[in-house]
Amino acid sequence: MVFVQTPATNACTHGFIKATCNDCSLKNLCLPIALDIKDIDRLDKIIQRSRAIHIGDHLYRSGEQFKSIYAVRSGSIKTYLVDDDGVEQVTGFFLPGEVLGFDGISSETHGCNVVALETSSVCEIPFARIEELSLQVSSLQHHIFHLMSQQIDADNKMMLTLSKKNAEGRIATFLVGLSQRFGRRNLSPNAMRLPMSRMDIGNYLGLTIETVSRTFSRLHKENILNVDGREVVIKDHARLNELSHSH
Amino acid sequence: MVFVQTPATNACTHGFIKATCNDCSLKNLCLPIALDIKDIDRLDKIIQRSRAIHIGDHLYRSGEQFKSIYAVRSGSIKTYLVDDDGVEQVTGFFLPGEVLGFDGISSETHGCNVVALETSSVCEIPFARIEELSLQVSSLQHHIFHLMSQQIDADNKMMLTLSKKNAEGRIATFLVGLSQRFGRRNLSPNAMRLPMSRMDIGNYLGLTIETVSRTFSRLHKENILNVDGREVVIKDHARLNELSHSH
DNA sequence: CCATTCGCTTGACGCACGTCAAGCTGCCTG
DNA sequence: CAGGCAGCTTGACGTGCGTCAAGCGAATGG
Repeated sequence: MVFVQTPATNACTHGFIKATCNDCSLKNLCLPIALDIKDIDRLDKIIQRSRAIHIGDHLYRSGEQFKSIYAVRSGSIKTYLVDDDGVEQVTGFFLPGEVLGFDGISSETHGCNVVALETSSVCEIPFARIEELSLQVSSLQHHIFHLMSQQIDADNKMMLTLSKKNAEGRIATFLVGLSQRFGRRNLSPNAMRLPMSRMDIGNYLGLTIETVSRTFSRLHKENILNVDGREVVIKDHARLNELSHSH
Repeated sequence: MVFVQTPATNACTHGFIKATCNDCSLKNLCLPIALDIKDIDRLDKIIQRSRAIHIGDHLYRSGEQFKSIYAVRSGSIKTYLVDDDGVEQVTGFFLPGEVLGFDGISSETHGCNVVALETSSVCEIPFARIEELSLQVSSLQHHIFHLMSQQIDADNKMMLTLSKKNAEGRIATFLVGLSQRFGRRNLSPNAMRLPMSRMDIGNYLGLTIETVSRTFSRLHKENILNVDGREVVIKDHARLNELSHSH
């Protein structure tokens, strides 16, 4: 995305990071291809170097004033919203190279909560500055539209998953999606360490923790996965893909 | 929205409509408050006067090239996506003054299908022109961000509904939301004619048609609603609100 | 005009997943 | 090292909603 500035490998070493977007190993994921070097430099200037955040730390909370969007540089991030009566819904997981925070532009106030699943670092960009720069750099404006549209598409797909698929289909869809995102970062799409707990997965997918656990166990027994706690190896992508359409 | 041009009352009389955004009875819903008259005129110029569309007509289909976004002027519109294996998911209903079509900016190709639930008319705006004009009119750019963010917020709420609520909670949430949207248009928030079938409601909410029907009947028996086919009267808003949080 | 279809309702039944409960492992702390 | 807790797994059981089926009223069409 627009906002990644530094190789993920040295992102957590200290609070403030000097590297530029141009140096960042994630730039192909999060930088608009169309943006030329001159414009990347202008972008660099408005990015606020953010501190590393630790597991359980909130980037922002529902009700706080909307100010910035964030690109994940390293680690992983969870977004969730809380209903009037305290019911929580995990609305997404964000991995390095992905951008979050597009909720709440409309109300000037964040509608969801954002918390680190592990020690992570992010690039923060004040949205007001993005808007200014977007007026001058059309490819940046287009890129923001692009990112928001991607979020909408992803949310719509999630609605289908929640509305139409059974437990097996939801878990399979979730794993296939994660696998693709790992692949995009040039990590193995087969062997993954899940950054989130069973509880988070269940909450996200509208299932109880027990059903998540049982489904993982079943997929393991059927030799589609190897599961050892948060370590997951996909042994049969074809079968998993089939299952992701079940029910 | 940005694109509404004409009073809903005379929107369906013939194919092309002359009125401007300024004349439109819906402009307070869909025009950015901040946009001044001069800019509204510039906006008017890029809006393509769209023909009325009839029940079952598609505005666009999944796979077609992304070109425009649309504001509903009169009638009502349904969006839905179709999975690889033909499973359909209704992803939203759009009423006069609401804007749709933000899917597919990212892939240049529409990801969902859009169909009229009744005779309707829309304002079509070529997105490329919006992007151009947005570079010059910052309030317009902000407004597009605003609209897309609203869509993301709505989708996230929908995920919570699908993931956490039982049949009664989903139906109640759905009705409360519709009621608010009717109210915003200065229609009665109590007496509504639903533009969509039980089938559409069920598909949208992840329920079967039978469960939708049974739930309506139960709410009727409990004197929370009057239901007669698509005519719904909300008799007890407080109870309906409570129920919208159930499970 | 009858026949057909469509949209909806209602009932009987079964199953997938939630609930409740027990236990296991690994980690933290004193 | 013991004790406690958090995260996860597994089993037994119950239930909300899906499935199947029948029927009804209104719209459509030959």
